[in-house]
Amino acid sequence: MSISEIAKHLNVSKSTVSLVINGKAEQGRISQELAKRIMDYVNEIGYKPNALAKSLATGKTHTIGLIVENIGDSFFGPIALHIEEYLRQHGYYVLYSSTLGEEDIARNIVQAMVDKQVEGLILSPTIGQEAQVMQVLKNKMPLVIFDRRIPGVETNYVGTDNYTASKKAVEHLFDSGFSQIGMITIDSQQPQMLDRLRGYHEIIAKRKAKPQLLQLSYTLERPDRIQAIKEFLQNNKQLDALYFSTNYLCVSTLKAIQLLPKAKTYGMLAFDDHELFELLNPKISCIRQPLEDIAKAIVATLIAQIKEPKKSFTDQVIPSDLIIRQSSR
Amino acid sequence: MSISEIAKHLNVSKSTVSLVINGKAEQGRISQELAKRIMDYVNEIGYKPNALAKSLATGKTHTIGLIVENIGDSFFGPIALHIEEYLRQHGYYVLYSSTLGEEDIARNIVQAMVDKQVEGLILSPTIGQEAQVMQVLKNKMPLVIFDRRIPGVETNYVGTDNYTASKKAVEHLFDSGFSQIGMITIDSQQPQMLDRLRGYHEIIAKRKAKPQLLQLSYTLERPDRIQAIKEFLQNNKQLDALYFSTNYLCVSTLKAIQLLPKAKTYGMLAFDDHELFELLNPKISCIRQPLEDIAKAIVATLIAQIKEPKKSFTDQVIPSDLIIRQSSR
DNA sequence: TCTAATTGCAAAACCGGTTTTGCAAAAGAA
DNA sequence: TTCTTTTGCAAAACCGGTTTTGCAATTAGA
Repeated sequence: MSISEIAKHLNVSKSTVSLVINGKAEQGRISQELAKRIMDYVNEIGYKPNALAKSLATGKTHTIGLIVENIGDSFFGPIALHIEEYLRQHGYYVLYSSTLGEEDIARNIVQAMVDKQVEGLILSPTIGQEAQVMQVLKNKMPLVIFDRRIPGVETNYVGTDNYTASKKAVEHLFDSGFSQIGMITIDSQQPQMLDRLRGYHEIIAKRKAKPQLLQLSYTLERPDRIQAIKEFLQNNKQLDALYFSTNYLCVSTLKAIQLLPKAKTYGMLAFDDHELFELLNPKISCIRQPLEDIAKAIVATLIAQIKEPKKSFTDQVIPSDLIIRQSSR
Repeated sequence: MSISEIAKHLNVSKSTVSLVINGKAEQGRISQELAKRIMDYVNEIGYKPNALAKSLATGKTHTIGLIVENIGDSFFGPIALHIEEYLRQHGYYVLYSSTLGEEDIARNIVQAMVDKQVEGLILSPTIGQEAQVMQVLKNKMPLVIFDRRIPGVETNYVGTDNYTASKKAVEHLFDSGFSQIGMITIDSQQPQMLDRLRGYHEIIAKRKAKPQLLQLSYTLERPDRIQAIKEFLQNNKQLDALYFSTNYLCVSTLKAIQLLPKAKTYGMLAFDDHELFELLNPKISCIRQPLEDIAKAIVATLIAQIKEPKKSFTDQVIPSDLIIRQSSR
């Protein structure tokens, strides 16, 4: 049922129907009786306007694009939930996609969302999206980047201080009495990963220790990852503590440790919390990013920019907490 | 840049531009040279058509609505990822929302997605959506319900056999030597929950045991839930095994057990797997729904219905595996 | 050489709305 | 009573595309 059909049925013009439906009867000088007659019929047949046509006419889609690396992930999933809730409070819907860290998927998705006239974008970018993001910015599309920056591109950004948090984490392991502290990370060139790595190296150097690093390919399947970690542990028996750049690397390592011929306990600390960390024995400490605060900051920044296209960008670094769970040995 | 502006710039009609851009130069009998001239200019300025206008004209949005209970959840998150991947392979985008199990949110979301002309809906419904879903069906919108059925409404459905799986699970606990088997669940009227409960009662009766049930409100915050479970355990010291209708109830219980004044080990078995179950000591068995298979079936069903509006619905019950992790005591 | 068919594109209609403009009839002012 | 406002709504233009139709110019056919 279209507005034209309604108009025809009631023998009025569609402009009249449109005005009445949108509560602009007054301003369109439509008489009360006619307005009532129209509303009655509209309610009777349960008419709902075609949102596409409406968006085309008004230029408003009430939709925000949300692009994360992996919606099934224990970091992005919950953050997506919070973002969605805050956006809903502002009357926006979410068009989402996962990039799986792949450049071409990411680019296609951004393009598709821009084409679909989203009113803003929330993006956790991959490597190689610089040019596209600059293009998006040039077109004045409201945009917030989160979790990782795009080096050399100035945008709104919300994330945590990976470098500082990483330093605190490694310091804590030293302070807990460990001395042979290895780091397990992925060989990604993403800034947040590089920052975490830099923090590790810095403290290792400060304590005059030797860096012991396992860098795994992001594309490695889980079983291969576990195998690689297992070998790393077996070839580096001197290790007494491990620092992980992500929580899932820690989970994989726990699995790898199970597979070791003889059990061994490590001091462990991971970037990003995980439900299981407090349920293990010994518990596992972590750096916890305040997901709700991050989501709130992202949405607030985006809405602000939509309402009033800004001249300058905001760069918000939300501190993470070091959650200390295990006692020093 | 619109297609009209391009046409004006090149002194041609916009119909010509449209035909060329969409590779219909042949069928529109546009000369090669003109087609090339148009394509060159289009590429030069990097024109991308407005997807809204295109959708309005063609009636195709290439968008599917995905409505889950909670995208941050360890069941819905990963399943959403898989659904998204399969849909991408078919050229569809995803508009998603979480209902948080709330009726009015769910209804608004479905309405919004229908208004936005999604080409199909994938829905994990809440209680009270019957009428709306029937309305959606009457409008011939392709639809797949998953995880839980809507009693009395015939639709496409993909889910697991909650009743049978539940029976197998409780049987397994008995067979492992436990005799005082409690069940912890939420007091939801959702069919999948009722089926799980029914399976428990059936086996308990068959073994001539006494049902021992804790039904928690879905709206309970996590700390309160943990507290309630703790009290339940303290008031029912005879319990030696626990069966959980969802994995997060098991996780909450693990937390509650930590808080008990003196440690106790239970036989435990949960509906839905969780990363941590195989990392604990003792490990926790579970019923594992095959997420990828479920996602694949959902998408296949939906695509089939889009391509060829069916007369009849398919009801697919995908068996779950009982993953036995702990050894019998 | 005259008519018929084909070529090449412009123009128009349409998708389903919103918003501005215009105009006849009624009401008010002089 | 005549001119000016105001009222109440229809008509038209627009959003940015797609697709069908129509028509002049060229080519082919006889």
